[in-house]
Amino acid sequence: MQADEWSPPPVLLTVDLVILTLREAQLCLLLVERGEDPFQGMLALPGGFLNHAGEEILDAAHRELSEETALAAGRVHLEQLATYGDAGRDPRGRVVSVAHLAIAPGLPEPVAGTDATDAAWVPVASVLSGEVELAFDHRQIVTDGIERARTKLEFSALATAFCGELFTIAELQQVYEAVWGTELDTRNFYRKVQAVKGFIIPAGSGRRTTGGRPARLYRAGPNTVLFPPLIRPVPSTTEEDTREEGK
Amino acid sequence: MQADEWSPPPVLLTVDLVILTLREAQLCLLLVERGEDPFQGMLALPGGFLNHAGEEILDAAHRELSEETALAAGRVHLEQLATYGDAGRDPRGRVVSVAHLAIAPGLPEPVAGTDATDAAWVPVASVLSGEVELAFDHRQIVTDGIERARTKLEFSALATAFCGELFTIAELQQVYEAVWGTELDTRNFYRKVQAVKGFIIPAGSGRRTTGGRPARLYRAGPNTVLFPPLIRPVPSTTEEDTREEGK
DNA sequence: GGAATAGTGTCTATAAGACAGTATCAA
DNA sequence: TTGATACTGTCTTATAGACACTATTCC
Repeated sequence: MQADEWSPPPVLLTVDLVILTLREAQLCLLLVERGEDPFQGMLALPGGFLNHAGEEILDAAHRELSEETALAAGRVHLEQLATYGDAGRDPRGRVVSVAHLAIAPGLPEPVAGTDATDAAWVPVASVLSGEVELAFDHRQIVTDGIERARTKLEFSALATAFCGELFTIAELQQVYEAVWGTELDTRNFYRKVQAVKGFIIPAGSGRRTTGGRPARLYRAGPNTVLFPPLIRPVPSTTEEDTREEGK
Repeated sequence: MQADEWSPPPVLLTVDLVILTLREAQLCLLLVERGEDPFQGMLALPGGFLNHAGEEILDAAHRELSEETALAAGRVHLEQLATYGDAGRDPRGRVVSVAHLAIAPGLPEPVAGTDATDAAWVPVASVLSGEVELAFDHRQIVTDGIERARTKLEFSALATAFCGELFTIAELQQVYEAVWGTELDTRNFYRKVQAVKGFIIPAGSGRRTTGGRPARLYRAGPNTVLFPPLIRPVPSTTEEDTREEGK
C-alpha cells in the first residue's frame, strides 16, 4: 500500500468502432476524417468519449454507431473487441479506448458525425497494407478487428450479419470470400453451409433475376454456433509451415 | 457536440486477474479475501488500480500477478480477456476493469497481497456452480475467462502453459480433462497430440517413476496454433441440439 | 509373477477437397 | 438457342471416435 493520501489515477475512456460491411463484394471499413486535434485531418476510426459518467460502454458504442451511420439498431451486430490503453497512444493524456466490432449489411453512404469532418467507406485491404495511414493505434485495432471477424466466420453465424434479412447462398459465399480474402469452391460451399444445423433456413424462392436462374432465398437460422464449422482454408503456405500466433 | 465547456468524464481503471492453474488434477482459480470496503471480507479476483497515470495496463496486470503469486514472470501466460465497465458494478463510482487471463503451472500456496487479507486456490467448479459467491461482477469475469481458456485449448498451445518446462503426454491430457471437465480417450489423445505439427517435441525419456513404466518427456514446441486442432467433445446433449451462443 | 503406468494399432464414420455436369431463367 | 446464373453428385483423402492389446518398470 502507498502513502496515506494515495488515490488511483483517473483516465479518460473512449469507444472506437471497427464497422465492417460489404460493398460490391469488397470488405469495407468506415473511417472518418478527424476534424480536431490531435491528428486533425487524418483518417481514424469513428468513436468518442463517454458522454457522461453514467453512460454504459456498450451504449456509447451504439450511440457512436448510429451517429455515424444513421442505422436501425436492430440488424447490427456489435460486440466488444479489446481495450487499448498504451500510455503514449493519445497525446491528450491517458486515454483508454474500448474498441468494438460492428458488422452490418451493405450500408448507405455514411453521414458525417460530430467529431468528424467527413466519413467514408474504405476497402480494408488498403488499411491492412499500410497504404492508408490511420491516427492513434487505430491500424492495430483494425487488424485485430478483422482477425476477429475472420475467426468468428468459421465458428459462428456472424456471416449473416453482413447480409440482409433474406439472402442467397451465393451472397453468403461472397461474404466468406471477401472477409477471408480467398476463393471458395461453390459446390463444396453449398454442401457445407446446408449441412450446418440451424445456420440458414429456406425462405421462399426466386428473386435476383440478373439474367440467370433465380436463386432460393434463406434467412438466418436460430443457431449462432456453427457445427460443423466452416474452416478457413490455409493461405497455402508452400512449405510445411511453422505458424506463429499473433499474441 | 455539447456545450462549450464540456469535458469527458474521468473513470478509474483497474486490472483484475483470472489466474488458473492445476492442483491435483483440478482446475483452480486464485481468489483473495477483500480486506477493504466495498465487499470487505468477500472473495474476489486479485487485482487493483493502476499505480500511476503512466503505468501500462499489461504491466499493471503483471505487477498484480507477482504481488499475488510471487512468480517468475518468465513462464506465465498472460493475456487480456475483456473489459467490464457497467456503471453500477462498483459502489465507489465509475470503475472500469480490464480483466486478464493468467495461466501458470502448479503454483505454490499464494501470498497475501496488498489489498487482500488472504488468498487461496479455489476449484473453479465451486465458482461456476454459484456455491462460492464473488464480489462485484467477478463471477461473470471468471465464467468468461474459463470459457476463453477452454476454447484456446482447442486451437492454441495454451495447454503447455499449465505444465512445467518438461511434461508427459499423460500430464497434458490431465490439463485438457481438467479444463474441459471431460474424460478423453488416452489412445486417441496420444495419436492426435503427436500428429499436431510443432505442438510438443520429445525431450529425453524416463522420469516419473510412480511404480509403472517411465514416461517420455516433452517440451512445448514452436507453434502456438494447433493444426489440426484438438476439438472439445460436445457435452453429449442427448437431443439433436439447438445450441445458442453466449453473446 | 503381479501391480501400475506408458504406449501402440485397427476399424469405422464423418467431413473436407477436388472436380464436372444439369437446371432454370431471360432475351 | 444462347448466355447467365443456380444448383447437384461422386470420388478420394484426412481426421475423429470407438475399442483391446503390448511394453516397461518396481516390487
